Amino acid sequence: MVSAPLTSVRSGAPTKERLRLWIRLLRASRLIEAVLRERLKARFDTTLPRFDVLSALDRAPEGMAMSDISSFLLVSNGNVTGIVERLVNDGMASRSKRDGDRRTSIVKLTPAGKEAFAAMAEAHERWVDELLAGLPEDEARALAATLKTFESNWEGEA
Amino acid sequence: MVSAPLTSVRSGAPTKERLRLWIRLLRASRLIEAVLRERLKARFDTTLPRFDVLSALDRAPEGMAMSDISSFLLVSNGNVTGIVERLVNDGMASRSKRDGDRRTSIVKLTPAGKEAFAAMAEAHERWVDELLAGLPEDEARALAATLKTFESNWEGEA
DNA sequence: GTATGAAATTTTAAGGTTGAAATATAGCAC
DNA sequence: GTGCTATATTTCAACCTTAAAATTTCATAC
Repeated sequence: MVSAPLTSVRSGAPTKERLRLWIRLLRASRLIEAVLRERLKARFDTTLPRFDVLSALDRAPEGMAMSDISSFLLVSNGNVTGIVERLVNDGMASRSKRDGDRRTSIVKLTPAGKEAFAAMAEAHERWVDELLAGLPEDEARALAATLKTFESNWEGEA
Repeated sequence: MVSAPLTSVRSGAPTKERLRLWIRLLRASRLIEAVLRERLKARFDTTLPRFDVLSALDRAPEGMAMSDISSFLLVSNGNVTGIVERLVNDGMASRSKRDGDRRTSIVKLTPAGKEAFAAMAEAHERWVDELLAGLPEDEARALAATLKTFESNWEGEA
């Protein structure tokens, strides 16, 4: 191993290094998001938030409560209300009350929603694959592992 | 070197690996952004987009055109119009016309804006440092390098 | 069963965001 | 100088987003 630089004896990287990392992480996310948003609009006439909600619902055949959706997607409750409303209007999702608790809405994909999402998901996966094509396998793997560690460290803390 | 896995002879990681990487990148960004947004609101009564614009202006003592700001921050032109307007109303920034081209607005920080930003930037840097504290220095460095490569590969392509 | 408090969701106000249309200025061909 | 095209910005409609207040329903203590 290499000896620690004189400028820092505390744990981890010096401050500037972490700030730089955060800025690059943010810029990379925004670049990718911008491309995905544009293509979802152009080819499927939809938005990234709607895609995200469809994606969450697709993993839950029995449906999800509104609050499950918002916590899974890391967005606010009120936010989900509007997006789901538009998905329901578009015939992509359905809402129903859970037996025994009239507070809870259960949101599910409709057959049309499942079908539409399948097509989007296939394209989305291809686009991401293409956008990240420049990353060598080992770097991709290392990055993913680091980010996973990061996220589990922060579970529930934000 | 390790021999290539049978499932992929093409460059880089297999599809699923990249998709997973993207999802983790996005979730990490959102988690960090949520914390920063909340703290900026609580301690400085401001927002992340305003902080971003102040940050861009702070690097350009001679001021920036609206379009410079939007391309630097990777957001749309119309977006910047509104944010700058609020910053001007708050006394943080000033707008003037450039000699010889009445189309171009030059936006600068006011002394109050400079001062306010200095305090925010100091806190922001501390917060980021704290949020990323779990990352060992070598991983932070490697990650930053990977992301930098990624961004330069995509210059102007989005 | 009544009050009290907790839980799930919606509503509201303010702001952020985009893409496209509109406006205004500049520069150039002629 | 007139007209054409490009550039810089703003405006607009639609949507996304949050935090906080309001609403509805449930659960529990009494």
